[in-house]
Amino acid sequence: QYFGQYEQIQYYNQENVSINLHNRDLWNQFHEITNEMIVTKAGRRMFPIVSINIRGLDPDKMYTVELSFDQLDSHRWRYASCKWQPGMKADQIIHRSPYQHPDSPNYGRTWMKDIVAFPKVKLTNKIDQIGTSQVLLHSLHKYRPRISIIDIMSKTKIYEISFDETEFIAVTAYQNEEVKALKIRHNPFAKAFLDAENFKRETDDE
Amino acid sequence: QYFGQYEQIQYYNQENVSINLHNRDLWNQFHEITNEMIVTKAGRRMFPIVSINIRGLDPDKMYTVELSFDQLDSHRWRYASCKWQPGMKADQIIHRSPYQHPDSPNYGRTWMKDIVAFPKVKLTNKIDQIGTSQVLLHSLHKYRPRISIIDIMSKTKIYEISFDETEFIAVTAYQNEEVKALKIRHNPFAKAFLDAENFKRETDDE
DNA sequence: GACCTTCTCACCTACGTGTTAAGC
DNA sequence: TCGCTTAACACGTAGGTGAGAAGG
Repeated sequence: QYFGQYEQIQYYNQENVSINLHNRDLWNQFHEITNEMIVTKAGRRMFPIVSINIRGLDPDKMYTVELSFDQLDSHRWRYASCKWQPGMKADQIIHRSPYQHPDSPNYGRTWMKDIVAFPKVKLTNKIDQIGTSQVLLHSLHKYRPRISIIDIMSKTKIYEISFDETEFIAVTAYQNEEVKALKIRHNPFAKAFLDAENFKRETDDE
Repeated sequence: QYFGQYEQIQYYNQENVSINLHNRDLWNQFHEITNEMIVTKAGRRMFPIVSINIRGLDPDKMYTVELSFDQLDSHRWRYASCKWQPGMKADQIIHRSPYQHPDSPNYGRTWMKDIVAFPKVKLTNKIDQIGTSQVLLHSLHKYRPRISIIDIMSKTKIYEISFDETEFIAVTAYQNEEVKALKIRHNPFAKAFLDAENFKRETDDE
């Protein structure tokens, strides 16, 4: 059980492994205004997508790459007066098995060949709808995704990392209009709302 | 290089492995009238989908499951007088690396848990468009898919099987109207043509 | 002409978005 | 009322079909 602020984490780094976050600029835009991620009963994808470069693995060894979500503090958060504010005591921390990247397990060679992305992980707030792609989170709590690499022969975690930029608050509906606008502007699946959003920006500018 | 008729094959069966074909009734309907599969430049999916049950693997060992395509004879086939007939000498046999199931490599436990299906393998007739999901075939030649299981530790093939029902002739356009009708009736992606097909059946019945 | 291949198209499946109104 | 959650919806992305015309 972990609480409090932390920087990037690196454990057991016996193999000079390094992980690099992609789309760092985009993640930063969301982070600056406090990112929000929708959670639903059926599960909702994350946007931006967590995607990384991995280096320094043994090409011939096999690894599993996992995504888990650290609850960052002991507060339930509320959006009031156009700001996210820490509120009452948090719900109990959820301990569930992490989301395994669907290509797991696989060779170091394969993981290092291309970008490793997690587009299909789904965030849910209902315990009764957990499939292999669903991750259970509490709404209105703050989380940060953590990427772990496991050596499947020794069954040990050889590397972990977590990026400040990927921090977010789980919500059932967006609270901050700026977050909503950024999602619409960059997520191709939200293109249906792009015209309305652009029109709103223009009239706001006047 | 293999020619001639054969029954189901089982090699190296040290682990009492068995593979069971799904949708056997549907495959048989196509086989009875000689099945055809479309090949295109970009690659076309197979229908029906090759899907199987696997039993008898070591749950904790890791395996790769592959699909390859045996050219069944030395003829180029032609559809004339409403029948497929063996024609002139075949094109040169293609030797390429098999299509690996996208879940490969994985634990015996994982392979045995659910149906293992190959919905995404794509048949192509152009060598310049080969990706990891494409398989190169000669149009108007007869093929039968072969499923292989490889123990990745010993790097040996521990089991192979091939089903008569899954035999087909590669084509760039359907030749037999009955094959076309069966595909439309059972493939959900062809539902757009179902009404026209049903109308044709009714008028043919009169 | 006969046979085979290629390309564009309308029409589907499948599902990822925020919107909105209703529910609690 | 207020704050939060849910479900139906319209509108996208992404891509799998055979039809039919054009090309070789």
